[in-house]
Amino acid sequence: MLRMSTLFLRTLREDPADAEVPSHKLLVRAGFIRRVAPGVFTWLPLGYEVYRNVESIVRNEMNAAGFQEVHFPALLPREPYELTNRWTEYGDTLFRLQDRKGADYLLGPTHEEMFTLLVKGEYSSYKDLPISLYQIQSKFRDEARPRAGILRGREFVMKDSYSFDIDDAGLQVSYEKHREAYIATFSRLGLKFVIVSAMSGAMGGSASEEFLAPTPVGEDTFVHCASCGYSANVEAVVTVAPDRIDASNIPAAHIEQTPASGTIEALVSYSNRDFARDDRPWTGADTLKNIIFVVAAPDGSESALAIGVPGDREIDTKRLEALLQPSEARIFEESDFLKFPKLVKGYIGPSVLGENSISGVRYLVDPRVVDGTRWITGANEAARHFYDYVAGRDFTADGIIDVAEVRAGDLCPTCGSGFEIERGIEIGHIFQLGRKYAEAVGLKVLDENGELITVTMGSYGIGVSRAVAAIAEQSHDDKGLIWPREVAPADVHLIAAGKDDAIFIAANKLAGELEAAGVRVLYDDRTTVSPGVKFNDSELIGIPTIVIVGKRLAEGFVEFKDRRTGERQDVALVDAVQELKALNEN
RNA sequence: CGGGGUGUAGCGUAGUGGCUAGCGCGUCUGCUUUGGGAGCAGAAGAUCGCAGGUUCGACUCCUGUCACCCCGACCA
Repeated sequence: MLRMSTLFLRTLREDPADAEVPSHKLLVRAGFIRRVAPGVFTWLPLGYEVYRNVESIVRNEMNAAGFQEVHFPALLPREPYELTNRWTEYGDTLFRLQDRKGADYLLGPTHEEMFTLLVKGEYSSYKDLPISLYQIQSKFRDEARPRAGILRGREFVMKDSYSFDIDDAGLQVSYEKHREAYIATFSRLGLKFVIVSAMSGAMGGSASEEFLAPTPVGEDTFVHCASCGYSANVEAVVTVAPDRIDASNIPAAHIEQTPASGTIEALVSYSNRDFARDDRPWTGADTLKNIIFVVAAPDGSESALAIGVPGDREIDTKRLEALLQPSEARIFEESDFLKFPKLVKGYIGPSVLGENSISGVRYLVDPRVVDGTRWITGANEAARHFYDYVAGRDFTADGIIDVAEVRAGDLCPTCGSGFEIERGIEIGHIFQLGRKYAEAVGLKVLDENGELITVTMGSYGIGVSRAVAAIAEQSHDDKGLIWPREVAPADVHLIAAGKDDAIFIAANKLAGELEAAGVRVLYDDRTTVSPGVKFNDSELIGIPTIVIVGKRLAEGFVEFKDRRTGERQDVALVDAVQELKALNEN
């Protein structure tokens, strides 16, 4: 039993100045967490209670799925991360340190290498597989910008699992098992979530899905189709390419003077005035905008890449980076243009783009640029544009690249209706890693023919500490937190409201009986604060059921209040234990 | 790393060169109070982020520096 009179707790009446999002404000105000350093937090007793509940649900579901728990150190030597090149590739995000001898260490940001090496050290036969191992561990990432309290810290707790299989079919099975376990876990945590297809990101590999908890403060943007249920991270959305168009009736391409056409808007309004089309007005979507990037490969080599998108859309750099991984892209600067005299900034057009063109710059276009589409696009001379420049007839790109910004109303690749755009917190991520890490560390086993085969892996993460914040984010009101029963710091928040000895005697007795009945109780036994303070604290803390022993005690009643709905009802004191026990069993 | 902002008591804040740095919350003492963050009386608590400079005088102006927050680029 937690007693408020002695509990290490100080609730705050005002929001902390450095908090922006509701979960951060409320977790601090309710005395669940305190900041120690940017992105680094201490769990206070109530917060730690919630954290442990979340952790034990996660552990419980992992065990139920047949995965086995191990525990690696957070402090790791450099060498394993050299094998996979991540000592370098992780860059500044890695917390590095040295021991007294000057040997390099790191604080683990994730543990693929360690798990892979562990299995390599113990197992060497196909008969040992499949196996899935997991740990619940603090991870350290020196994020460029930690934010939103515990939602994105530099030290955070993650449950990470890894599956080891001898072939792709096995990996598929392991992946599905984790997927099921994740669904069970997040459901029990009381989180609303969607599963979206995702890019595999820096980890390499193929199939990948994210579990996102929808909330306005989420850092991930995803699309959702209300009619067929398709969901995808914006990075992974597949743009629907229109059908090819018969271009035989389109006039021949011609170059026109287009003064003051530095922006798409100016170009469109100018075009409608002086070069109106026969059927309808020109729009930004009729212009083909060509943006040049410098793509830097991990080995440092650079190359130019031209991307053509409809003029009414920007290039989504997140989508671009995701596609180019592990290379990085930056937009052309003045100094880059000097190296490519054929490229006239602001008037770049397909006629000088492409691997076989005079510029030699690789040219990729948006999927909407199908054969027969008719464009206004740069003529590679200042203040000049091509009109009726038709894809497939007047130019051909080197390929397709799907990196234009995604918008609400864009077409769902599955059913063709318009989809919506929402934000979510990434609470879990599962993906089929494949053999990347197994190859890097040499994890092979003998198959039934006595041949060495490389193991194939899956990798699966749950942000455990983040889940606490995600729950808070999804479940609160203007008065405070509202915890789902299974993660709440207690089942019942018992308040002794009044000053009569009789009230405290009855409340003490009830608290004891509840505890004996296995109901977790937070008992506000403070004699020095007024009932109003206790009520406000109980709403801020967010335990699902509030029981008040107060003015109706004389008639033999206590009051039950549901934190979420605010509903109150009087219950006979003699029935209280039984009823509260029953609440727990639902 | 780019852009913006802020550093004053445990928390939230006021203070445009001039007296002893002010207020609310919280804390402590005493009395009163107990169904919606109580009242009265008193008290403790601040090297005004740090360093340097200008000035008779700096929380206030200048320079530098550090830290933190927010928006972007990157991630459970």
